[in-house]
Amino acid sequence: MEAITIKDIAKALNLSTSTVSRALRNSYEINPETKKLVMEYAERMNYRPNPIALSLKDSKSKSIGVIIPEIANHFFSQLINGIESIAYNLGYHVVIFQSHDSYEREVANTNYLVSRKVDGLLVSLASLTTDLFHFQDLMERGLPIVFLDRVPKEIETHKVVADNFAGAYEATKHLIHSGRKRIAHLTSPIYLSNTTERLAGYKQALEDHQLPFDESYVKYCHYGGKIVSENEAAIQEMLSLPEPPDAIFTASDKLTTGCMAVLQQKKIRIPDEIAIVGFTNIGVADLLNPPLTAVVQPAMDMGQQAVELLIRLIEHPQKNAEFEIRSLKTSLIIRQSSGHS
Amino acid sequence: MEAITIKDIAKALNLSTSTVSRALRNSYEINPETKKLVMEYAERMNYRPNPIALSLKDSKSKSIGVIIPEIANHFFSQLINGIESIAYNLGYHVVIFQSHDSYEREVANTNYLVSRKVDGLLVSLASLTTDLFHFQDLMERGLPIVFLDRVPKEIETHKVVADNFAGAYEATKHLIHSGRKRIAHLTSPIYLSNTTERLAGYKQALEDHQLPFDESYVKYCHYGGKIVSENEAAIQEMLSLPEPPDAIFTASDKLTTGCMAVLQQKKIRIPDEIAIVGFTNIGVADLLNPPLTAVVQPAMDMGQQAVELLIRLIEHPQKNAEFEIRSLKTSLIIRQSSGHS
DNA sequence: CTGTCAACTGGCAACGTTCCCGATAACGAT
DNA sequence: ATCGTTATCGGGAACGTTGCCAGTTGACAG
Repeated sequence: MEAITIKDIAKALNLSTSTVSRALRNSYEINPETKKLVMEYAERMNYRPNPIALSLKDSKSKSIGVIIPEIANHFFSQLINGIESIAYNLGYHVVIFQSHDSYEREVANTNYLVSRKVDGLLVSLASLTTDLFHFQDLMERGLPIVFLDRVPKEIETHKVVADNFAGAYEATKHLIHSGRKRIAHLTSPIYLSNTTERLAGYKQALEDHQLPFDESYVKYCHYGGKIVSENEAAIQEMLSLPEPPDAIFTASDKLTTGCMAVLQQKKIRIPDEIAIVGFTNIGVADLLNPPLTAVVQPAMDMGQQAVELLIRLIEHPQKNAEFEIRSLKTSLIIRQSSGHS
Repeated sequence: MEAITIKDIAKALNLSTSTVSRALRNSYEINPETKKLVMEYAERMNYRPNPIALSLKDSKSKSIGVIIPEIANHFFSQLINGIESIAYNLGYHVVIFQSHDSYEREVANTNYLVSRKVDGLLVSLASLTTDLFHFQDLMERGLPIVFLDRVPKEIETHKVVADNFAGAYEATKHLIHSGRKRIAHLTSPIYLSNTTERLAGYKQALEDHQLPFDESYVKYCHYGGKIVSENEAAIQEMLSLPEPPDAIFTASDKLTTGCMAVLQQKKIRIPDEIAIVGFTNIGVADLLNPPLTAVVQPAMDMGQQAVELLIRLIEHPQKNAEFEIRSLKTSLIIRQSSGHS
């Protein structure tokens, strides 16, 4: 653990730490011979600058913090892969934290990352977060933040999202074209940006095809499908309606698989009795029973674009705030669960 | 970004930094009134100690590094959840890195984490790692490391693994009892501990049931199923055998789904023509077509036990090395893909 | 009235690095 | 010979924190 420092080099070579420091950074005001001497010695001793000392000095860390709801989720893990690939190339390290959709943990993670002097933050909001002060405060204090996927309306900064409206519109339209008349929508808490956008796309598609919008066909799951009983209850309510739905458009990974599980358990045939289209990135959609029709988000791409924006923000602090909102196209992959014929 | 420091408090209260420091740490040698004064002021100004300064001073960081092959994998993401839950409670932070099964990235991640002064390392080896010097060196220099899941034989430290032998044995036995005679094994690179243990369990089960072991029924996929063509090729080879297998025991998440995809594409019926048992933790095994019989690892538990061992190692440095190897029971969940009748 | 001992508190160094400011020498120019 | 310039290097402070060593009181025993 006795890492070699600049001081050790200075002592060994009978130089001052300043000289060594400058030699290593290839400063013009150092004798080429001295430079070579220092560099070779450093190389030989496998010298590595201590990032902690640098962070302390410059309040910078060449690392960015990522706060997402959870890792065990296809969409988010693909997001991370996108983030890492770019950040790595640009010399930044990525520190990942899960909020587990809890407001408290989101705040705690944020504080920790800030105290660790990350140079910027990439955030996808916890589903239970309504108070945004912890982010607003940070932004005012000058910390670059970029939101992705689950973004707040109230905060002005770069944002990267999927085109939720179009995705939902297309999914709903597809169900309508497949002959479904009573299309339900199983979704996340209403205060997530995703939720409202997808809901809007769903509504618009109904309207454009002269189908009535029925509020009782829309169910919001606070825990996004993670609590099985909540899922079950929501679906049960739908099924108990005088006119139960003949299709369900589900709004996330967990909600989709949760929904399929419940239907399967109730021996309801997909798509014969109820068709399903999911807004999901699960990798095994092909292998499901039946294969799942899904709106797929360009997760990797979203991650990449978000880091690019963030790093740009870090390295060229915005003077006159001109923020971008990038909306990336989703794609509908049609398989059998939607009962296309 | 102008965080308040101990110095600011000292200045504001006309005290020295030492006094403030001790007051905050509730030292006995500080006047209770001074203490209260300092503490209240600190509270009011929302003082947070700078962890970077502390790390620089003590070469400690109250954080542990995790290096795993990849996040987008059910088994590993559950592992992380286990790790986080415990570490968080014990006051440690978790920094996650993916090796993407590349030796170079594993080394790079290791170096970074070490330079960031993590207090210990939790590692699941990259599938392409054969040289272990980077870990051995660190251990000799006193850094606590605990391996889990994919562990090296050559290094003596705590290790947490699933009981791969028993799991594989049970899976194979189950296939045999279901009437299968020609059971193939699709697995990872041979130099992973997992691979050899599972292979051994598979062999033993065959032997105990008077079935011949045929080397051509065993296929090693270097990239663990991530390269589809490799997968396809391996399976194609099996199918082209004079006596193609009537069952396949697959050794990992990706291998299992990859295998199912190939069979499906080739219109080979599961389990009628070929039965499948996977060694996997995918959450949607129930929803697959057909529902997948699987050996499930107690991933969460493995993660938890591994951190516990690591933190114990960090806080009570071992004098006379007494290392544990914990082997956790797997469970076979029988569904339809194995064609049990 | 002096010495001793608590009870507090301050000063300073250290962790590893960079940067500002000087210092020194050589050397040509005046 | 004096001066300015250039090239090369060292000293010290600073980032935030802790811990060691001193120092300053005041009280109290002798």
